[in-house]
Parts: sequence; structure tokens; C-alpha cells
Amino acid sequence: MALGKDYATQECSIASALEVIGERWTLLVIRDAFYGVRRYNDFLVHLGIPRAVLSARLRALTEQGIMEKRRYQESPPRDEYVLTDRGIALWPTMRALGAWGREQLTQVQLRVFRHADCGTELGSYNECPACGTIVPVSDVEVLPGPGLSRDPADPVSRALLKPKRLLQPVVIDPV
Amino acid sequence: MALGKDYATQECSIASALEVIGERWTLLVIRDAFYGVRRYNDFLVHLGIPRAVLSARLRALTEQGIMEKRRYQESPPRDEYVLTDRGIALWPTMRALGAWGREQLTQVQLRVFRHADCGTELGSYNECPACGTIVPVSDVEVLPGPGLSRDPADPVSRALLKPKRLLQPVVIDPV
DNA sequence: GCTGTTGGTTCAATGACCGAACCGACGATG
DNA sequence: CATCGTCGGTTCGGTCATTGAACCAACAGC
Repeated sequence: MALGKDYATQECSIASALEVIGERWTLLVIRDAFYGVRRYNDFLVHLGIPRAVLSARLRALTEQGIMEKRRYQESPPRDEYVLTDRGIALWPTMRALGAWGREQLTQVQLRVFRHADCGTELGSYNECPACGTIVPVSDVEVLPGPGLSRDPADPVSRALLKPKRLLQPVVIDPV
Repeated sequence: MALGKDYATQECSIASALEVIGERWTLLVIRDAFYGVRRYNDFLVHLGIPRAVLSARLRALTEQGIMEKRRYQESPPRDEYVLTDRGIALWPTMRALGAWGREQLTQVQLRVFRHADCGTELGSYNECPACGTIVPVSDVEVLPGPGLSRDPADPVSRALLKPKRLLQPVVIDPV
């Protein structure tokens, strides 16, 4: 999108949202960010996205305040991209979309989301059936579901097989 | 999308979902369908979408079982497009996306969603705070919010100013 | 000095989207 | 019965976005 052409005239918050996150790859970049991917190269190998497109998407997301570019070491200068509060607010959308995809399309559970405090699997509204509360993103634990392949090719997918909290940086182990 | 190129290898229900509904215009067509738009021409004037793209999207959505093409009169033969159960299952996603757009981007409430039974405004999980239940799509009433313009140009937008239930066909009054 | 890693940019080719024009089936009008 | 208008499309040339490969710069380590 980012054409503003017609979406802008829609008078609809869904259209406004799609202006910002509706382009190809954008939501997958955000999904990876929730899973703890932060570095350019990790997005690259995990998504198989063209470099130019990744650059463009990260720049757009940064400009729109959904991600933040952060220097994590000088010399050599290295930056990482992390979700801002605005980006984190997309979690319910991600969950709803993922739940729809699983129920209506794949029929296989690829990932499980649990309440880190009590280990209970979350409902599709991110509520914990045991605690009766909506679980904040930082208390959500992701682990591979029964349908996920056990030995993926790329190192990022391999690192994501370990259970971990959302947003916590993924740890790529050396070859 | 519909390229299947890389999304297919993602092992992720979000990616699968985006394969199907991630293309430009697709989610806006579905949004209109929730609002009761059913006919080719009404989608056309309300969205300002190119005709060829609308045809392609409706065909794809029909093939994927998200919408259904239904003959509503013979002579002249006229069809309408309505959401199937699979399409209706997208409602939580639409709500989540719309809520994010409103809270994080537009800051203006363009539409209000109420529980038709009791008139209470719904939360962003489609729950009725008064009744304490998740409200099914057919019991949701849409009405224009404070931010919506009162005299839109196209007849479909004008017809949508009347409060109505989701999925109930929109009534276009003659010029 | 050479090589490898990270984080990019540039470029030609392909594919998607756009807007305008056209088309066929039919009803209504005169 | 000729013409006009509506509805639901298809076709087509031009433009814009995406793709994949190549290139580049900064730096670390050997």
C-alpha cells in the first residue's frame, strides 16, 4: 500500500491500519519481532525476504513508530529493531489472525501460547482460562506445537524451537 | 500474494492466513461484506477499487470458501456475494485490527458496535460488558460514530449511516 | 593484506495494480 | 422495434511494486 491512493478516503480505522501494516511481508516482520527476532540478518534468513524489501519495511515501521531502531554496540556499529508499545498493541490482531488461520486453514497447531505464570494454554483472546485475566504480552510463553517440524533448515527457526517468552531476544547458537 | 513463493514455507498459521486474505483490497472487501454490502456494483462504488481487481478478489474469496456467490434473481441473472462461516470467523480479526487502528492511528471513533439485545457498546474482544458474554456476529449492531462524516458522496456510504446489524443487506435508497 | 560478517544499496526483469474502454444480457422507454 | 440505461463483468496499455542477484562499506580477526 503506502499509496494512500484510495485507502485514505475510506473513513475507516481498518483501512488506516492496512495503510500502515497491510503491505506484503510487513505482518510477518512484526510476527518475527514478537518471537524475539531483532537483527536484520535474522529477519532475512528466517523470512526469505528480498533485502531491499526488508530494508524498506523496517524503515517504514520505524517511521510509523511501530518499531524502533536501537544501537546495541558501537564498533562495528550494529543496530537492532524492536517493537514499540504501538507495535506490541498489535498482539491481539496477530493472535486473532493466527487463530483463524489454524482453525479455518491449516488445522494443525504449530505453536502453543501459554501463560508463563501458571502454564495454562491461552484462549484466542489471550485470556488465561485458569487465572481469568487477559495476559500481557510479556507474560506469554511460546513453544512449538505438535505440527511444527523438529529440524528446520535455518538457524533462526532452530533457535525458536526452544520455549521462550514473547519479545525476549532469540538466541542463535553458533554452527 | 497468491504467489505461494515464500509464505508457503513459513510453517505459520499467520502466514497461511495472509496467503489467503493478505492481498491489497481483500480485507476491505470482507469488511464491506460484514457491513452488508453484497453486490458487485456496491463494492465498486464504496471501495473505489478497479473493476478487474474486484473481480479477481471476489473470485479468489469464493474459491477459498470465504464468500459464496449466490443467484438472487433470474432474468436478468444477478448474483450476490455473502460471507460463509469461514468468512464470518474473521470477525475477531477485523475487530482487533480496527481497534488498533483507532487507538494507535486515527484516534477518532468512526463506528460504534453494540450488543443488539441490550444496546451496550462492545469491548474490543466483542464481549458485552453488561451481559458478560461474547456476542455472536449476528447480534452486533453497527452505527456511525462521532467521527464519521454525515453526508458522504456515494450512496453506499449514505446507506451505511443507518444503524443496522452486521451481515444484514444494506439498503440503497434510490436517488 | 586478506577474509568473513553485518547491514545495507542499486539495478534489470517480472509481476501486480490502475483506469479507461469495451461488451453482453436484459428491462424500460418511446 | 430501436434506443437507452443498468449490472456485472473482461481486455488492454501504462505504471508501480517486488524480486533476486550483484555490489558496496565498515569493521574484526588472522
